[in-house]
Amino acid sequence: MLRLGLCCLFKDEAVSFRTTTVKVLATLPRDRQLLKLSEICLHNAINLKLALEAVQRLGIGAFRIMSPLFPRMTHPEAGYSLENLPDGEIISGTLETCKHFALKKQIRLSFHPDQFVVLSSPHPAVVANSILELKYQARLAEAVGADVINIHAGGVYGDKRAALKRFAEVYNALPESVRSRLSLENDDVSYTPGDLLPLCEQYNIPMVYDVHHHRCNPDNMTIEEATERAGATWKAAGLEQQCHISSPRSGWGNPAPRPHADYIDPADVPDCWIGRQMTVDVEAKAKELAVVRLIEDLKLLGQTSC
DNA sequence: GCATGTCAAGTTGTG
DNA sequence: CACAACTTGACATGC
Repeated sequence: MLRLGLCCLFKDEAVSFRTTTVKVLATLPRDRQLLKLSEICLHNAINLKLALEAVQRLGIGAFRIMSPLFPRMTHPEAGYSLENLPDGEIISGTLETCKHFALKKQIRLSFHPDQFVVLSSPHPAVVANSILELKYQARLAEAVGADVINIHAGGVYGDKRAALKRFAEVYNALPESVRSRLSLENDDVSYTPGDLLPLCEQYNIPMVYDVHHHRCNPDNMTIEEATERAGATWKAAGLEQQCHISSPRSGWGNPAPRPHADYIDPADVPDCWIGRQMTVDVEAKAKELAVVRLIEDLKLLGQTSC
């Protein structure tokens, strides 16, 4: 059975996440900074709980938590930890509540750090910052019970093989809290499933198969092959397989159809996914409305009971 | 009130 | 060579 997942935000539900910028924080003395950050983090923790309740009510089976749940936490100057915040204990307690709720309702949680996390970079400072960010997300993942932190392989720098070698070296040195959750996703410009699978198989890294990216950036593998081989990497890691789906905003023709559409065209869901036990994150601009509609569309086709 | 420009970070491809 | 695209907002500022 397919478990469909929502990514980060809602369109109609009364759930919101706040943020702030370094520029604004820098105008405040440290105690005022921490006060402001505390308010935002508490708001976001409470809204994470609201998000999980909404997800559960709508029959959605997974939720991707936005990376800046605690904004600027790893920034060199503005960074902080929950213990430093006036409401730190309430915030931690709220995360604990989220963890229990997600566990009880079987909502699968994941993180997807943004494009600044690049483990294959030739620049040591970039890699160091990326590791710091991953440790932060791993702490969060631990607190809320998320089993996946999904990233891309990064840049190519003119030599894919060398870049993947750098990735592997950094990967091996990651703390267990990160490594036990880290997954690798094929992207739309550089790394195809065929590029990543040998690495994933060798190092036991689960591969998130994004079928939209594969259609934009194909290799000699079929969708069926990629689904199966990616599935085996999850099985080896002892986790439920995770995939991504999205539909292009303006059809499949040229130029490259990268922007996401509001909803998913059910025809874009590969046949071989139907009835498969796995999580599929729905990347669509209409957010929860798109997930709910896809659940209904697949039910109408008699293809799933998610 | 409402419109607008800005926001930590990396990399690639386009114009 | 500069800039938008990536998950897009949300926010502070200025009218």
